[in-house]
Amino acid sequence: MDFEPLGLATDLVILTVRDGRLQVLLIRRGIPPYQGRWALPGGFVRPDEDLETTARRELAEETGLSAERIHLEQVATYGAPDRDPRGRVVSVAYLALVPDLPAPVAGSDAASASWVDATDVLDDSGRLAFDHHRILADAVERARAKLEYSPLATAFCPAEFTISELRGVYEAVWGLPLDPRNFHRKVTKTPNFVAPLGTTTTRDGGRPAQLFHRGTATTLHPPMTRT
Amino acid sequence: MDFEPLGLATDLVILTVRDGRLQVLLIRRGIPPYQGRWALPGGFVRPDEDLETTARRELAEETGLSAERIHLEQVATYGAPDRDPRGRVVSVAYLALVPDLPAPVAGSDAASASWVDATDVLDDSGRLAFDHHRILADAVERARAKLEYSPLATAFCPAEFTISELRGVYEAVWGLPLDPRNFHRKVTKTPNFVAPLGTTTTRDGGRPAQLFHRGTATTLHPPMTRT
DNA sequence: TGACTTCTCGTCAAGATGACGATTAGAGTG
DNA sequence: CACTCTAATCGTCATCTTGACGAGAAGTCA
Repeated sequence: MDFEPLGLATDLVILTVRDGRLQVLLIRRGIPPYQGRWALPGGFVRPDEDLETTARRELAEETGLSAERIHLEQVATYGAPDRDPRGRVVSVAYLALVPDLPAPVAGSDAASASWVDATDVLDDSGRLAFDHHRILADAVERARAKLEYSPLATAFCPAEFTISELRGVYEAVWGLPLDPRNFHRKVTKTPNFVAPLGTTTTRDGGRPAQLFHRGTATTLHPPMTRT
Repeated sequence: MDFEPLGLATDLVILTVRDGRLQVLLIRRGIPPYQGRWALPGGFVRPDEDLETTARRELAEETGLSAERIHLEQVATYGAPDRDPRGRVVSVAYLALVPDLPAPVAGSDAASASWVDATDVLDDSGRLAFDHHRILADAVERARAKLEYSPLATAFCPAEFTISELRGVYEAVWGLPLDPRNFHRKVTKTPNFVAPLGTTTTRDGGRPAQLFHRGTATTLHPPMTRT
């Protein structure tokens, strides 16, 4: 079987919540095309390598994290014939959600990598190389939608978190404030969304807050409402 | 730039609702590999052809429909190195929803194509070639989920339809009965889900039913519940 | 001690849901 | 034509969920 010349790559939309804002990991491209421009981290799929394996490898390279526990999901595939000036390159986009990292992007081999406010990038459709603006927009929209009906927000949190830290994730991703009391009610009354640890922390100031970890639920019924 | 040898294909999950059941269009493979087995229709992406263009072309070839009005969306991409014995073939799966066709699969060039009950196929994980069982399962799950929060069900209906025909779509896709009165209330009270035409039909028997067409809504708030 | 912050529980009206009764308007039949 | 059958459509009602917001609890900080 002979095939047309074709490149297969994965691009990663790595999101985190820092300082109450949704941020995305971008790299500055060191080589043409789009040299010097910001882009999503990514790379070519190796022969005999599964797509998700490629994505996890890239994720580990960029974040320095052993990427096993990280939430990673496929978003979509982009294959417009002219999307890469080097030739036909089809890219499978993955969305990764990571907690606020203790070490800021250690071990990255990219020319320079940094966290950037996602909304800033989304507001400027010309900032990113290739069709990465579109990919980012699709991935962020996926994340926003999944917060509604899945416990995905916990993927942004460390293993132990408070209800208000979880609320901060929703507020950052959705970009709107939520009522702390109603949020607390919703989260704690949805079966298996979160599980209490019995311990408390005062790291958020104010009255000590209970610590929770992820529950076993996979979907939220009824969903969290984006109002 | 030189690339590893690699094939790029699209596979189509074409769904319809006939006789109150969710059905999928399958072809019987005329050539190896998996000769004689059932498979999803699909084909290789041509040079300089966009992924969705390929999918629409295949859709038109299989159904004989000018595929412009047909709902078509990308589901996921499958790229396990050993998923095709001919070599590395990455496949982008698309989901197409078509109304109950007047002409049954006219103009198909496949060896033989036919509508098969989706639940039957899903119950037998060895029926389909390649990883097509997995692709079908993912696509059907996507369709089931989207019925909850989008007006997608109208894509299974002709331009004009009654509320009970729409309910039939939900019941077929979800595989469970819905209360006709509550469904009627929900559909007609959700703004812009459907718009009345003012005319009626008796094609469903019983009291004449109002005819509706699609509304302008893109999401359902709150979603339709799968109970 | 007192101010301040945040957590957590409560209340209440409005809206949505699920269960189901009842009526309506046609087709089919003797 | 009356009678039956089917399905569409409207209504009722208890229950659940939401959104808005009051109020107390339990820490830290000066």
